[in-house]
This record gives sequence, structure tokens and C-alpha cells, in this order.
Amino acid sequence: MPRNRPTLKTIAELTGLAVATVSRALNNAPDISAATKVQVRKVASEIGYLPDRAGVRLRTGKTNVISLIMDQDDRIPNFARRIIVGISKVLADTNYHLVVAPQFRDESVCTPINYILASMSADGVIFTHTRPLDERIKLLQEHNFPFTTHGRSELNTPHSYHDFDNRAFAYQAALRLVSKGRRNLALLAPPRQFTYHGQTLHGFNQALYETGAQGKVLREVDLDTPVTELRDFAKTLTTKGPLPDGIVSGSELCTLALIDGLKQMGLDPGTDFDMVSKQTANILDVVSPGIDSLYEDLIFAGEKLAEHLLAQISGTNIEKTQSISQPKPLWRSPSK
Amino acid sequence: MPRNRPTLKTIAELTGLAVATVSRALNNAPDISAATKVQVRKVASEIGYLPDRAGVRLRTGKTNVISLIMDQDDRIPNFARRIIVGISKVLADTNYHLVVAPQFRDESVCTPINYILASMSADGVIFTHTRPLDERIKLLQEHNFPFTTHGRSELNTPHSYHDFDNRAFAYQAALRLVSKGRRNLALLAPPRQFTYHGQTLHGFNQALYETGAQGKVLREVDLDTPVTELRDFAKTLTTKGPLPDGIVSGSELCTLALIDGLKQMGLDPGTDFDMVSKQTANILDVVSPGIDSLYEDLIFAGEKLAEHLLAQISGTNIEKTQSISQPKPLWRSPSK
DNA sequence: GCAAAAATCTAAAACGTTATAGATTTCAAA
DNA sequence: TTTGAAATCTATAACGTTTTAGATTTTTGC
Repeated sequence: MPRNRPTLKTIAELTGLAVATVSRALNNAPDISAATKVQVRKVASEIGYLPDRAGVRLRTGKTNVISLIMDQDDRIPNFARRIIVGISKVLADTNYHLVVAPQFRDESVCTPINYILASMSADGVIFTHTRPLDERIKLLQEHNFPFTTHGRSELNTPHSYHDFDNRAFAYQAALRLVSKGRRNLALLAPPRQFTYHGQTLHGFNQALYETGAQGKVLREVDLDTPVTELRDFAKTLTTKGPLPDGIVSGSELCTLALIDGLKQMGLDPGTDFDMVSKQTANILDVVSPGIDSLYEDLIFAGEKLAEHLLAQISGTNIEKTQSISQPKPLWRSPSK
Repeated sequence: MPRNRPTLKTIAELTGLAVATVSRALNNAPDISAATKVQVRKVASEIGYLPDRAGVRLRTGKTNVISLIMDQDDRIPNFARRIIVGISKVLADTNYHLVVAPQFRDESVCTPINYILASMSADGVIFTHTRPLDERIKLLQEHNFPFTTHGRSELNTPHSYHDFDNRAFAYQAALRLVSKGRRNLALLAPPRQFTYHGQTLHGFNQALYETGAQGKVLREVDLDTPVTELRDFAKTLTTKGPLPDGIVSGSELCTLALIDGLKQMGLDPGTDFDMVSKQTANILDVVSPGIDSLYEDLIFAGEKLAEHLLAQISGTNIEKTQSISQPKPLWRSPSK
């Protein structure tokens, strides 16, 4: 089958130059005259030349691909889409493409990474849901492969990351509840396997310590518990010891489920209890009166992750490819 | 930099065969003896040979890439993620990769398609939010480029698609409301520019016609209206003529926003009015008592889209790459 | 005006793969 | 045995790019 896309050869024929010269002109090599560069670039843009990715990749080994490992089922609404949008915004100014590799439920977290390492099908990897002693990090570091993560680890060797300050989130959330007169708090914690579980607990406990308020972590449930189960759990809360009057929740849907369960037990949000939730979409806006929340900007996270990875690929120091973003308070319910 | 991944040459040296023979053996060419094929495949798997994508692509023109155009901001929670998971499930058995190309708000819907056509960076394209006279379809058909869409068009030339039967959705939703004794219905319609706007209206009107119930399309709002606006709109509903007692809504969050607004006006869902919603995530589960809904399986949609596209790429007839899935009723509130 | 140096360009090879055309071996028919 | 056909393998070229080393032209210094 004939190909009619322009190549370097096309430009070479049009200008009378050699293919190598055209290549070097487009890549701004120092030994090509300014006049030639102008001419080549003019012709190139006139005929709509775009470098063939396969040619470049074969010759240089550079794939111009960033791979995002996407969890098959995370529970945060639009988590993946927002991260992707953020990454895409940054990649739009480059000639990188974004390949989304699925992380299936029944396979090891290392499977997608191993494939990328074996096939060398990307220049860098982004993954999320980081764990304290994350195997993926070790694997990638052993192979000297560029990567960055959403969330930190507890490993000694430093690596690139962008993280939301979940410690600050839980801390500020608890303080907010205390400022509303709540003294008996509860935390719906992240699943234990993720790094931000410990960070969230830390912030929550620090607020308790500083204010002298009571508080506990809700047992048998976490942010990955199905919402119907969470609602049922909330209904049993009234029977299990003293009812918390302030709840911190790290996910919008979980927040709604808990409120719904407590409402069914005749409890009134704003009167009998208050909640402070993390917000990543705008789901809490559908409930009146508003629920206090702290916003995590996942599009921004995607942008940071992409920036960090690109910087790392072009040789930037690891320490400069780490960032933490702060929660943004969205106080919607009246404070007292 | 040295490369140490095995190539065909590695296998050739290990077996004493020529590179061409190794290639043909792995590709199951008819002129290679069974014994050789066995031997080559054995060595290949032993050393973990994976074909170099750039080499194949450069030589054959086949990219082994499927491109998904992803809307920067659609309003359906997890729409993109579910579609992606579905596609990925199908691609997992192949050596296709999924590239996600963003569709930015401020650019033409044709921009991502034009880039793919110009750079030939995929073997096929999937896009969503199809319009009646979709320019993208014309563009791709002119270039004979494989594609499939989520949603149908009203163009004459047939094309591959997977669609949810929104006509059936609106029809069944309205019938359900009538079966609960509701006679004054309203529809929160999809945005006018999309094909499923008309299909939804059609199903809604047919139900009105068959049952003799009253019904209207809500003015000045649609499924893309921000939820806070929708809630405010719902509050004004009581002042604008006769209040509908049954509402059909094509999106979970919109449903919640409308209910919240009406509740604030002192109206009780289940008593003063009923709603039937489309459900694509499990968001409605957070509200008690349950809301009647009809489920659209977006992961299944992703699978179908990928299957259609792969079939088309390997030469299947267009007519065999079209499908429509039916809504699945999830009646949660008690019927009367 | 001439040699040396600097500036600018080019030819050839290589990355890993597959298609083409041809080479070699094996086998059956005569 | 000879002949041709069938079976099996191989050498070569090509896809589009960049790098290397070298070729050519222009400029500089004297």
C-alpha cells in the first residue's frame, strides 16, 4: 500500500538538500546555516510534515509515550478522568502520547509495570494508590526507569511524586468539627494498604491531641466499603456506644452514604452531627444544606505528575520532582 | 546506549536460523516447517522475546494503537473510566495499546481526529457524544479510517457504533411513572446537540401518547446544566404552572439535584412526585429510599466499541459492527 | 593569494521488522 | 539415476529517522 505522508525525503527532494541535512535542520543542529533552517522549516510546515513516530522510536529508542496505570475499579468518582485531563493538558504542548494501561483486579500491581519494562513501550510511568513499601517503586528503581506516583511511599530511596496533603486534610477537617462544638469525632479512614491511610490518621489524631476532643477510627469500614454497606453501617452506629457528633470522611459518596444512614435513624445533619468531607468532584453540591468539605484538585495533580515525569526524563534532579498540594476549604454549612 | 532486549537477531543467533526465518516462523508462515516453528517459539518464549513495536510499525504501517477521544469535561461520573476499562478488557488479549487523546473545550471536535489522520498514529479511533450530522464521521469516512462511536448519527452512510437505547430508556421510564399513578410528567432532556437528545424525546413522547398522560420537556435546563443551577431551577418549578408529579432524568447527579431542590420546597419524593433516572455508576444507592432507575452498562459499552473497532480493522462488514444495548430496570422504590 | 580553519553540507550505516525473490534441499515420478 | 516439483530456508531491501565520519565550500589570518 502506498504511503503519501510527507517524510524527510519529501522535504529533501523539494529543497534539493540531503535527508540528513533536513533532519539536522529540523532538530536545530549547530552545523546547519540559519538560512537553510528557515527554508526547511518553511517547506516542512507548508506540506504539513510530521515526524514519523516509528522512525524516531526505532532509531533513538525514545517512544514519546507516557504510560498511566489505571486502576480497574477505584471508588473516587472521576478520579481517573481528572488525572488524565491534567496529564493531557501538559502533554498537549509536547509530542508525547498518553497510553492508559489497565490494572486488573486479579493481577499483581507489578504486572503492568513488568510489561512496560520488558517491552520498553514508554519513556516513563505514572501510577496511583501508592503503598508504604510499594513493590512497583522498587521494581522501577532497579531498572532506572523514570516514574512518578500519586502519593508518597515510606521507602528510603527518594522518588518523584505528587501528593495531596491528607494529613493536613484530616487535621483541618477535625479542627473544623471541633470549632462547631463537636467533641466526639469519628474518622472514616482510607484502606489500610495505602500510604495515605497513615497520613490521614496522623492528621486526625493530631487535631484530637491539640483540642482535647475525643475521637476514634470507624472499625470494619473504610473508604472502599460499598456505599450500601456504609449506609447500613451508619444505621448501626447509634447502637454501638456513644454516637460520634462529628465525622471526617475522605470521599464524597461515602459521606452521602453515611449521612443517609444517620438520617434514617432520625438524626439531623447540622443538629445532631456534622461532617467534613474530602471533595474531588462536585457531588456534595447536590445536597442541601451544603456539607463542609476540603477540595483536592485532581486535574492539578495530573498536571504535576506529568510535569514531574517529563522533568525527570530530561534529567532533572529527583528532589525537584516532588510536590504536595494543600486542601482547599469549602465551608458550606453555617459555622457556630 | 546499549540495548539488551532480545530481537529476532538474538533468536536467529541462538537457533542458527536466518532472521527472516525466525520472523516467518513466529508469524506462522506456511513455508516454515512445523519443527522450526516449535523450536523458534520455544527459544522466543525462553528469552522473553517481545516484538519491537517501532520495528513492526515502521515496516508494516500498523501501529497497534487504538485511540480514544476523551471529552475534557463530560458530566457523567466515571463515564470515561468505565469506557476505558471496557476497551482495555478487550485489548488485553491483543497487542493493541490504548492511547487517550483529549478533546479540549476550546477546540473543534475535529482537531484530535485531524491529528490522528495527519500523523497516522493509530489503527482506529473511538469517540463518544455523537451528533446527528457529526463532522467527525464524515472526516473519517472520507479518509477510509476505521472508527466506531458511542451513539448513533443520522447520516446516511452506515458506520460502526455501539449505542444505549435511550429511546427505550425514556419510554420505560415514563411508563414506570405512569404505572405509579403519575399523569403529569416532565423530562430532563440531554443537550440538544447530541443524537440521543432526539431519541430520548421520542421514547418519552411515545409513552405519553400510549398512556394519554401529560408531559413536557423541562425548558432552560438539560443534563449538562450544573447541579447547583438545577437545584435552583427545581425550586422555581413550583411557581411555574402545574407541578409535574413524575420526572425522567438521564443522569444520576441531575436526579439528586432535582430531588434536593424539590425537597427544599417541602415536596416529598414518593408522595408528591416520583423520579426515574438513568444510572451508570452506583450513586443513587446513597439515597434512601431508593430511586427507580434504568442502568446503562458503560463497561460493556467499552467492550463493544473495542470489539467493533478491531473487527472493522480486520475487515469485517460495517453492518456487523453495530449494536444497541437495552436499559436494565432497577426498581428500588415501592410500586403502587 | 594561499594555507589553515571554520562553516556547512552529505553519504552511509543503523535501529528491528517483514516482503520479495531467490537459493537450497528433499522427495516423488520417470 | 535424472528431472522437476515441492518444501524449506535465506539474502536483500525497505520502512523513516538520526548519528557518524567525512566531504565540500567559505572564511580567516597572514
